Amino acid sequence: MANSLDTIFAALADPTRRAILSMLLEDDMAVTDVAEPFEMSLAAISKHLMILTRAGLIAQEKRGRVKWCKLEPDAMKNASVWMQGFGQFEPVNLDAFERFLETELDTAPE
Amino acid sequence: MANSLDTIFAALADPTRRAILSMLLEDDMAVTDVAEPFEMSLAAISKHLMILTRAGLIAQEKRGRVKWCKLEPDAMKNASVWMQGFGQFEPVNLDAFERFLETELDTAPE
DNA sequence: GGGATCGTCAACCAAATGGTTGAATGTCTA
DNA sequence: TAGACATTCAACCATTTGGTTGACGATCCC
Repeated sequence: MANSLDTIFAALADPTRRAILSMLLEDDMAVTDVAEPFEMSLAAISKHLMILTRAGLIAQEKRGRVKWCKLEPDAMKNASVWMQGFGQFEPVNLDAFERFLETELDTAPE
Repeated sequence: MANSLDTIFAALADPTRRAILSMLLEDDMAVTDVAEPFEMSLAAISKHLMILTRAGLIAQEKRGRVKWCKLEPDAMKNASVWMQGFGQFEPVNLDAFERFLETELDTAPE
């Protein structure tokens, strides 16, 4: 199944893929543009995007020769709900989120 | 770092480990008792528990010859907060989850 | 002390993961 | 039509992962 916890958590376990998701939070992007900040091949990024797609975390739509990547945030809901079962983590603590987003982006390639 | 998103999400990506966490939601357990319902060796479960421990999701304490495993739900907070940044998941609005919370979780962890 | 129990360690294995490179496919544009 | 561009495919490689088995160090109890 596309949105199984297995595939979602596995997809989220990689820092490159989490960085990609954060980038897509800003705007939809073409594959080449997603790959630009990373120091790895386009093929590697293409694979990461496939994993994110199979997990349902993003959707890809081809327009002409450009394939656009777009966040599918709802796919995280299953995983989020599962985790909520272990404690009531405050929903949307923006300060904390921004701190983590920054540390995540710091570890992403410069 | 113990609570890095890498190690937490990777730990959560395995169904055996998620099942272990759910079991520990009920009560603290000895390693042998954790292993009992699974059709794999004790050594395999021991490895899973080590991965959960390194992720900070559980704590293990040895008393005599018995090693007790105990849930550390706070470790999930980082991951939960990170995910919240991608959408306002409101699990308390989900009826099924509310029922789950009422029956399984009387108190919210700090 | 000696045997049962609890749990880990060490060595091993198959499969999955994350990366590479080079060729291939499809599409836009001069 | 010929390139140039966007993306994936295929083959390959090293490392990690998830499992096994058997030996081992503690610990409890008779």
